[in-house]
Amino acid sequence: MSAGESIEARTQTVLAELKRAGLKLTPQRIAIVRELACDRSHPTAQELFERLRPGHPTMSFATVYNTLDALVRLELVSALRLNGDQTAMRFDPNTTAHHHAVCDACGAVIDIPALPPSAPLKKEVEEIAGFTVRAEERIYRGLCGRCNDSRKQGAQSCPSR
Amino acid sequence: MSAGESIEARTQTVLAELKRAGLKLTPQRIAIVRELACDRSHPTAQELFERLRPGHPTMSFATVYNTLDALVRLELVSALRLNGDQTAMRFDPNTTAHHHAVCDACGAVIDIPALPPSAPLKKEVEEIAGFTVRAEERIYRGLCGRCNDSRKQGAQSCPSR
DNA sequence: CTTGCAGTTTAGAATCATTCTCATTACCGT
DNA sequence: ACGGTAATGAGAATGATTCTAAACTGCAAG
Repeated sequence: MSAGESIEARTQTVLAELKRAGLKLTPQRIAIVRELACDRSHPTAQELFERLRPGHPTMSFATVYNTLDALVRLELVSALRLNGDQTAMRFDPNTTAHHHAVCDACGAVIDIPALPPSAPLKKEVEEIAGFTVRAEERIYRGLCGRCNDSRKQGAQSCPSR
Repeated sequence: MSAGESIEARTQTVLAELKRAGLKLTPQRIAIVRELACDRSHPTAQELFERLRPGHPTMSFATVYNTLDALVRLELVSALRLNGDQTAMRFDPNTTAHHHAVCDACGAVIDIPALPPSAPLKKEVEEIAGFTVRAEERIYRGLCGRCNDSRKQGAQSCPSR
């Protein structure tokens, strides 16, 4: 998704892609796509389900998972699973090449645009056992700006999450 | 674990650390430590349990998980969870700084020694929202040497995994 | 060498995330 | 509007992991 795109514009773009792929535009899918369209919080399926329930009391988990699977397969959404105790898959409407920074304190997940691939690094990996690198995933661990500030100022808890 | 250390030597080192941390050296723990000591295959708890069962018919999953948790907490073993459909935690006796390369074809997980931290990269991340980087995890995706070769030669399946 | 007890183990139940099943429903091309 | 086909919903099934409660056992102190 491009930076300044509105939720509605992005929703329509994604729905058009779904249709182009031969998938039916059901009310459930439309709601899921709209909910995730410009969400930068990397929600889990559970979280999306709970947000959608008020407006769609009969929606089932299966539908949420099915739709997210389709979106991931069509590369309209990306999926990531963090290490540690966060075992649930998270979904991200940002489909541009990027990595993730995870805050040790508040758990916030922040997108980090991928830098142009570093040729020396890639080469070094390839020299090990002849491995051919196709893609690279990175997770940076540390403290987000807010938690950094809170820590300096005293014992405030981090507001996000 | 240093490269040339024998299984028995590494086992004794780890057991000494466990004892030093106030944990009792039970036969189960000793078996688990020895099984994992020089294993470079990144096994899951399930896999370790199945390998240990013949020699310890009454060992339970809880014991395997408890022991692995203790080893991870003491930083004598590291844990990693891959993206994709491999949802189970994997355990790695290599406690030196390293990343992982995962073969798209056969699923093999290979350790890649971490390069000295790249200052420019770190800085670039830190400039985004004031994030302070403490650590970085990387997963390289691609084809391992064996699968690369198999692919060139014809339709052989990859022997490992 | 015994003893005691805190730390461990065990088997199975519980939990969490995810996938599956299959009967019912509804999109959408004609 | 109709019908075929795909999607949905409710709940069961699965897989990984954690919890529970009762029985057991390293090991330090006597």
